[in-house]
Amino acid sequence: MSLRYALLGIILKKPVTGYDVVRIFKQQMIYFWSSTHSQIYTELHKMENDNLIDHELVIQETLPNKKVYSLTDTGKKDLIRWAIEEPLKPAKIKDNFLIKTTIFPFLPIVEIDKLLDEVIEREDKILSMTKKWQEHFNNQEERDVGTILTVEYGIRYSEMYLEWCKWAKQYINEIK
Amino acid sequence: MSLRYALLGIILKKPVTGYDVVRIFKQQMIYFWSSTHSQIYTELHKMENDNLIDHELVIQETLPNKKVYSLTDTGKKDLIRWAIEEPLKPAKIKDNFLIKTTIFPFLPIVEIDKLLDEVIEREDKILSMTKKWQEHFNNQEERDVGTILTVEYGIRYSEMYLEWCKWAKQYINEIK
DNA sequence: CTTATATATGTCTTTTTAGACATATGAAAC
DNA sequence: GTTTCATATGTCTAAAAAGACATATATAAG
Repeated sequence: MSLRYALLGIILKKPVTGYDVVRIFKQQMIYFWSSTHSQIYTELHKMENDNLIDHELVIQETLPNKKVYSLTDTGKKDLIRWAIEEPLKPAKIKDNFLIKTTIFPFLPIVEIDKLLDEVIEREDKILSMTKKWQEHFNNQEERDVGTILTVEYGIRYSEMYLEWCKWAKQYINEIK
Repeated sequence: MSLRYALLGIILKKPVTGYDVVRIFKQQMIYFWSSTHSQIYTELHKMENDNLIDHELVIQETLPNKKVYSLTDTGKKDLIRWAIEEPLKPAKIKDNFLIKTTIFPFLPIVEIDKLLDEVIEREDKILSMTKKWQEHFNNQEERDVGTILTVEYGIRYSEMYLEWCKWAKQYINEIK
């Protein structure tokens, strides 16, 4: 149910197409909410059905037509209500690498190092992409406070993850 | 599908009841995988059906009978195979507080402070519980390396979260 | 005495989610 | 010329998950 409020939050800032919503979501929200384009398109339909958003069809000559979504008054009110009234829930995480970590004592050291190196490489990439995005974002005239906060979160999360990986690697190799 | 390998990892270390699996899961894996007791019981049935685990029924006089699960050879092989061969996937997160963060500019400052304080209180509790568990765990004779690594992860995650919250609070109040 | 917590195990229904399948054009790279 | 990437929007099915409902006893706390 929270996904719809993530999407409302995106559309609130400026009217955008479903395609834009997907793009913005993947760039800015992937650090703290996971979803796919199929779910986002479906959710947009439901939101329109619930009168939280509406769209204006923009006919394009060369490229496919597009729907530009905006919040309705109901949508805006519901978003603010949700943010203030809806109870906070602890984050839900699904991290299959950390499950593997729990059985490290039963794996050959070579495989452990391979897993850790793979994760370090992956997180390094994510971190540098996030930093690039932050830099790009900082060079804009109008900087949205929500984005400043969540991008910083994304960077801190990746940095924590990387530091833990490096600590784990050292720890594993010390105890041999 | 990864849940079953989390559960196999728990049972691998020593034979336990479904009830124990739930308890151990909530204490040790909640930092990186979310699930409920209903899903865990259901998954245990499926795993037994797939011949990854089997159980011995222990009749108790006063308390209800219990099923003590162990890994089969198939289960053990499949767990190790999964850990080494199954591709790593980036963590999936669902954090409804961070969605609220994205629309902070549209909320009254009082509400923002309230939200941040609530999260700080919650994370403080989680962190101190995790630290208590780590301390208790460190006083045991046989310390499992998998647990050492993941508990450390849990602590670092909560610490990162708390530091970000405090930074966010200061940032918000600086820009007024 | 009554309530809460721990032990112990499940089912059922609805919602959410993942991931494959599906289509169509423009532009750029090779 | 052909492949790949970006634009643009969806459907469908199966699996996973959430959360309510369900039962029963022991023990400890108030």
